[in-house]
Amino acid sequence: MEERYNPTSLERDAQDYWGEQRSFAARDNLRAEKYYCLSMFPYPSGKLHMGHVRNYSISDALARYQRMRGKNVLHPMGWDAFGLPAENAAIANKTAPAAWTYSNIEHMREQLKALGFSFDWERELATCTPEYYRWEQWFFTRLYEKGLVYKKMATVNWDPVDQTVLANEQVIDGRGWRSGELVERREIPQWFLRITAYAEELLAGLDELAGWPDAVRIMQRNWIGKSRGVELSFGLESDIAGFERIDVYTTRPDTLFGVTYLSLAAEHPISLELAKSNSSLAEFIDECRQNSVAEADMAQAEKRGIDTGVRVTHPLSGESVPLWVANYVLMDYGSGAVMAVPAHDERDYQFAKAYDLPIQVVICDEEGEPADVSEDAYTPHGRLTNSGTFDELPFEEAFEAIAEALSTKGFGRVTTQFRLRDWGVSRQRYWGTPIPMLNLADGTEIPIPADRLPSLLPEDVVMDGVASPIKSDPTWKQFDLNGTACERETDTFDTFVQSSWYYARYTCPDFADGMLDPVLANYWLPVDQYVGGIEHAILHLLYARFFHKLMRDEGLVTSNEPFTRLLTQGMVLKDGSKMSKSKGNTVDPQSLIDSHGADTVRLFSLFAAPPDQSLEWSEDGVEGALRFIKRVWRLVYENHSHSDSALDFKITTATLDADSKALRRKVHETIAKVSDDMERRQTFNTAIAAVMELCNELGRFSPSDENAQRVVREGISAVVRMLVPIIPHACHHMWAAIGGEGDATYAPWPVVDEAALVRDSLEIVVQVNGKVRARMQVAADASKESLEASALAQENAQRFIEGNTVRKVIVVPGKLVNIVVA
RNA sequence: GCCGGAGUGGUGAAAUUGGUAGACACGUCGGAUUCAAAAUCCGAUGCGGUAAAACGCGUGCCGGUUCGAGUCCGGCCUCCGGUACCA
Repeated sequence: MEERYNPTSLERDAQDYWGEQRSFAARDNLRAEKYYCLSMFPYPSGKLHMGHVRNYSISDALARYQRMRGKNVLHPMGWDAFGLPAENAAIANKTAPAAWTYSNIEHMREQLKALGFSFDWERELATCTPEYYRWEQWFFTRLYEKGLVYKKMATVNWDPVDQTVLANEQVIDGRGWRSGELVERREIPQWFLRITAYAEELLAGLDELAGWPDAVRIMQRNWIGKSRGVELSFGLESDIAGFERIDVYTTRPDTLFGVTYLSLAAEHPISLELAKSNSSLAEFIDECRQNSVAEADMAQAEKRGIDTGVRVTHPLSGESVPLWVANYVLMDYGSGAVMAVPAHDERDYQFAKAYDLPIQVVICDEEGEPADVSEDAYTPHGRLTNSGTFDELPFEEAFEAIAEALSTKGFGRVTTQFRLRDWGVSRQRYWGTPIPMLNLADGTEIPIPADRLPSLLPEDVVMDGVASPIKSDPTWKQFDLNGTACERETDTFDTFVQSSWYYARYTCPDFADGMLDPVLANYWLPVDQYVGGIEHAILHLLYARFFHKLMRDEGLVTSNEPFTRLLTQGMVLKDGSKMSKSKGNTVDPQSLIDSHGADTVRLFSLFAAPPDQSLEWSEDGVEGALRFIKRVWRLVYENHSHSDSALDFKITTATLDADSKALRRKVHETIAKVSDDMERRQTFNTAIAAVMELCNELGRFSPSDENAQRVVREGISAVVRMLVPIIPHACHHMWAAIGGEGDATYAPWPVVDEAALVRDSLEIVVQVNGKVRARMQVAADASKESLEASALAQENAQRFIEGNTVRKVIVVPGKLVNIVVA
């Protein structure tokens, strides 16, 4: 062991050793206890950023911890390689997206290796390779056969200048990011996966995901949005284009008598029909075409509408109410029409106020009076009023009675609805998995036969910034199906399709006979621990859960859920805002590795904040991390001796003096805390703080004899092993220096000696009326009565008791005594 | 807008089940070492108050429950994530 801590050379040595030994190769040994630790794979954008470093420092700490616990660990890495940025870079740099992507992968792989992450590189995969996406294509054709795939019209952002579909991100203030032209909504045919068929199971499954953060489960539950309501119809007073009635859905049938108008979506067939003979309506619908497709924009846009002049009949009261078209009603949601109850719905209230529509109160407040809606809508439940024979009924009874009345008249029924919509997977882009479908001359489509897969994406292309190369190439789409000429689909899959099953492919990345090797997939799956950004709480994690169930129903896996435990890491901030290129506040991990070493970067990113919260970048904090490693290094250097054993210290506990005994208690308390922090709590920041405390005590301690010196050696051995998951390079060398045998990667995690934890006395706080007034040292087994007596006897406690009466005394053993006086 | 999360010293944070607020670290100040500096080591460090104590105040804001609230409940404010074509 060198006296000087020199990260550059020692980290290279350790990495060379791991590479030669294949230290991180997962074994397909079906009898071993497995631990599958997965971090979300990166998009190969070019360079690693701090978010990646944080993500993989966390999963690496967990993977390495479990190896030391004796598990057969799978910790793979790969590339989410399809996506929009490659096309943009290709246009800007005049290179093909494939070439750009592969060269980024090369560079980022080297960066990950330089950080010493214990990935099993023998299982690396990239989603843009035919070996990967061919199985995705095959799976899609299977889903098609099962009726889980269908085609329908759906809205996209259309740039009228570039003649291209834009992602929501490419629309800035309603204009195309390149053309600057106002973007239009346009309806085009697209492929959908029937995720709604699994809505019930995706919802129910959340209850069993005990290893997921509550926040994620709640968000998914709300996203799926199961509700019980009533589907009912209002009669049109005159027949329009064959429509006699308008269907709406409501979760508040109790407010039915408060309906003062109906609103239709601009794209509703009735709206379009009426517009033919109503030029101001036609103009309004045209304006609505410039509304953003994004939900956040729509929900915050000014609510506008127009009276169609047509009237509809209330199904129970028989009253006639006006029919409006409004920009806040979504065609993709429910039936594209809503009943408006301004008195008891916030949005309808604002709309009614803006257009001077009547507001009819039908719910009573807590006092039993008709609710006051002079300022605001009244949305809580309450007894009914102004509702004919339903007056006085509370919510539940009113719900059932009104549903029953509608059902009797044939105007409605109770239904369950989901907010979740089917997953549109078509993208009008080049750099993605070609959708494996064929368009026939008669306008129908069929899947590409399995023996003709993969449908290969050409990689040597030129991007002109307008059309996708496979759309503009006249030959690519031509396909000969047993002598019948037909055309390939030129749309590609949403990149979320690739990221929905990559975790399963890691179990058998080279399997050529199918999507998954059933034996290996079912040995390794489900993933024991998944680690990734909180921004994926809904879409990615829901789609992956959906795909897992699809694969199960295809007979590929046997488990119901893909990820047993989930850790959602927070973002990396600098000066209070997210690190990003556009803000110019990025820190390059590479230059930090070069100047301070990988261990320092890893230590800082685990120590500076708990993993699920945002992490504030600090240059000084990085220096502090380096300083700590140097301190540990020196502590080990000053105490090491190759002749010692790193696991057997031969301490005679009976003859230890008080200080050595206290130090040994500290060692074992720390092992207990760090083990709990690593495994149950997953709070690496507090684990590291505890090791720092122990190091401070070990450094201060001067052993009085050889027996006491052994306690120090025991402590140092524990420190080195507890730090292996955090700073593996330094520990690789320190482990050898203290006489550790073999690869520190597989050194046994230290074990707590329960006997060392025993205390004979402890400090108890004495409070008077909840304020700390004294502290006392008491025997660990002191009775409640004796604690109370000694507390009352404390001089400073007496000062606050004097002149008052003791009302009661609360004794919390091991913690405090609270004397309540008045 | 809606759904979810966060807010604690000068800074990052800790307090695990309602029980000592501020562990650990950074920074700052003082000291040791040094010709000097860097590095390293030792000490102090929530704010007010005191010679030192005592003591008072203090976990975004307002209110509540409790012997006791950073933690639980109600109402706000600010920031962050998601909002279905960024990944």
